[in-house]
Order: sequence, then structure tokens, then C-alpha cells
Amino acid sequence: MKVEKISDFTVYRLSIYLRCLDHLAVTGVTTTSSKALAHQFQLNSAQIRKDLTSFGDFGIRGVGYKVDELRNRLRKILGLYNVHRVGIIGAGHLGMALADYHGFPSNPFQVVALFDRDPSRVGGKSPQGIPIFTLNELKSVVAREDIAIGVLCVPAEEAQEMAALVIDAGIQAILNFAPVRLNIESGVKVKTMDLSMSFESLSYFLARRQPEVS
Amino acid sequence: MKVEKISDFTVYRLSIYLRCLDHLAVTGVTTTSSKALAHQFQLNSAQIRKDLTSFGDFGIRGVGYKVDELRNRLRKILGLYNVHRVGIIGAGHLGMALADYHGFPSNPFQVVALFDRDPSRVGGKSPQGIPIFTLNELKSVVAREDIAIGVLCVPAEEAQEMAALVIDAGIQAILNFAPVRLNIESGVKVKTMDLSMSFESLSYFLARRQPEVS
DNA sequence: AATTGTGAATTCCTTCACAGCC
DNA sequence: GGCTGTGAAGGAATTCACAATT
Repeated sequence: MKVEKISDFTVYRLSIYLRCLDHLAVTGVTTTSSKALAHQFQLNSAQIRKDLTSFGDFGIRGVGYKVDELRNRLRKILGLYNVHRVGIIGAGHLGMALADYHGFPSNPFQVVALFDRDPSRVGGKSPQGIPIFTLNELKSVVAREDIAIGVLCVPAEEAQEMAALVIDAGIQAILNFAPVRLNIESGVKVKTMDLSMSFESLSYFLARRQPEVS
Repeated sequence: MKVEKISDFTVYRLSIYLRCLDHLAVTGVTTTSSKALAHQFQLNSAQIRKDLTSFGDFGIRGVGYKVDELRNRLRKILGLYNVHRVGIIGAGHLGMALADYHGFPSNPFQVVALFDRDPSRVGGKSPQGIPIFTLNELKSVVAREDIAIGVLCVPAEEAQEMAALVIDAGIQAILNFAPVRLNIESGVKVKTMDLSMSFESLSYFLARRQPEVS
């Protein structure tokens, strides 16, 4: 086990490996190797080994990796044995969809509250029963419900202000869906998932290949 | 204008710059510089200039960049003056939310169809009126509606199969929300937005800082 | 024999620093 | 004077290739 700095790229790939192992486990595979993983999922075997060895020696030379064991270790490294309580800011379409989304395998992320500025939404619940609070209640609800992750589903103009609010409320990590670059001072971790960027990168690609023009 | 290969990182940053310029334009700023942009949005000025010059010389030495002109050029580079017609596979919560999502400034992405395997959903519409078709109709609707981008909002188990279907139907780019690594043969561009990965990277961060434990 | 774990080599990306221009 | 555009330098991330190990 090294003490070097782990890059975001590596952490990102750990998730990929975990997804691959989930798949293998479902298929009934009990042992695998970096070579087999690399081949099946279009990765580089040396990279898989390098990524894994930053966290300890998990493999058996000449044999490979036990799927179950590696899966558990990755879950542990990623902190997926802790439950993370989530609050969503913005109870519009996206916020509601995420609140009721159950797309995660063995989900340690529990959405426990929605928040909205619009009084007509406050007091209601998502279809699955997650309650909607006002922004005034943010601080107290975050404390009471022990919310660690805030998900921003608000328009671009409001995102910076909301980020400041949730940080002030004591939240430790933010997942931002608003198409803005957030300015964050404190030690809070921010991850931005910008849908417009994803679409635009596809658009760039489409613009640069006029396939059937002769 | 160079002919070098443009990396995904660069394209990604073009979107960031465009977002920043949108913001400046709203604020009424007409001229800016790489230094000002870098300072305000925590970027590196040399990188901004390098990224931009891969597509031509847009700036004026000693002065900087005209906000409007640069904005238009970036839009053009990213292909945002072409309208891109979008089909969404999977009319669950997420698919519906995306169909009716209008979070994009001056949106060139038009969602024109939803597709679902579940017969009880087929024939209906999203709240905003986007019709839901069966998967059997995929090929004909993609052709008729000239759909270029397919968005996968299906469970992990179905994603690979659906990817094959949309590619067969003639779609040219895929935005994948399913937590799987898709195996794509053809020249179709795939961008995966994996929510579980985002949450897991936050979880990793949270696991590695136990702040108020003494 | 097969596969891991890892230094060395390579490739790619970012930043520096300054010439060229307005 | 100030800013762009860019070659050169520096730093990171990836891949190679092989010694170590089962």
C-alpha cells in the first residue's frame, strides 16, 4: 500500500472496475485477471494492475483476482459500506427524477429530502414519498437528517448561490447538474455533471463527420 | 488553423469557455482576455489560448477577445448552429425528465421521440407532449424524424442491447446514462454519464476525510 | 506456465516564458 | 504596455516489458 496521491482518474476507473466486476459476478464468474478484464471491457491491463496496487496487493501471481474479494475491496475503498444521506436542491423535473431514481446496484446513497424555493412545491412529496422543504429549513434538515451530499438541480443562475447555502448548512460534497463553473472556497468536494457539455461534445463529433456527403 | 488531433479534454473545455462567455454576455461584458477569463473562472490563461488557437486566431494582440465574436465561433466549432434531433430510449423517470428538460441556453437539441419496451407506456406522451413509441418503431421513427442522437435511459442490463438497436437504426451518437461500459464496434460516438460513478467519487472523498473525529 | 507488481519508456497534457503584434 | 500565439520545458498519465511469484 503506497501513500502517493491518488488521481481523480484512478478513482473514476475504480468505479469502472467495480461495474465490470458486478457484471462478472452476475454472470457467475469467480476468478478473473487483469488481462481478461482488459480484453472484455477495452481497458489496459497494466493500468488496471497499477490502479489496484495503489491500494494494496490484491492479486495472486500466476492466478489473477478473486471477483468477490476484489469487489468487496473496491467497495470498501470507495466508501460504499457507509450510507450517504443525500439532499436534492431543486424539485423540478430533474430533481424529482433523481429523488426517485434507483439505478444503483446495492445503493448506499439515500435521498432523504428535497428543497425548493417555490412555495407551491413545499410541503409536497415526490411520487416515492421524499418530502419537499423550503430553503429556510435547509440548515436544520441537513443537521437533523445528517445529510452529507447535496445535489444541485437548479437553473444556472441560482447554482452559485445554492452552493454557498448548502456549504453553509454543513454539507460536505456537492453534485452539480447546473451548467456553470462553481466557485468553491472551502474543502467541500464538487463534482459537476453538465448535461449541456455532454451534448455539446457529441455535437462537436457530429459536426466533424459529414459521412454520406460525396 | 492547425490540423492536429483535438483531444476530448480540449472539446470539453470549449464548452466551459462557452459557458463562461454566456455568463459574461449576460453581465454586459463585451471584451475579455485569456487572463481575465482564467482569473475569474480558475483556469490557466495559456491553456485557453492554446485551446482556441487550435481552431484559428481569434484574438487581438494587446486587446483580447470580443465576447460576442468568440461566442459565435465557439458555437460554430461545437456545431451548435445545426439542430440535433434527439431520441430517448426508456420512458422512466429519468427519460421523462430529460425529455422535458430545458436547461440549455439557446437549445439546438430537440427531443422528438421517446421509446419504451413497456406497452402500457407506448402511445402516451411526456407532460410536454413528446410521444412515446415502441422499440419496433425505432428504425422507422429515427429515419422519419432524422434523429442523430440517442439517449439511453434504461437499466444497466438492457443498455448494451439497446445500444446495438439504436446503432442499427442509424443513430450516430449515443449519450448513455446506464451504469455499464458499452462495447461499441462502429464509428458511433458514445458518451457515458454514469450517475453512480459521480456519487462514488464523492463517496471516496468522504471516506478519506473523517473531519471532526478527534 | 501464467499472472501480478513495477521501474523505465513513452505518450499526452499543461504550464512557462517570451517573441510578435496591436 | 498589454495581450496573443507558440516553441520549449515540465509534469502526468498511460503503456511497455520484465523480474518476481505462485
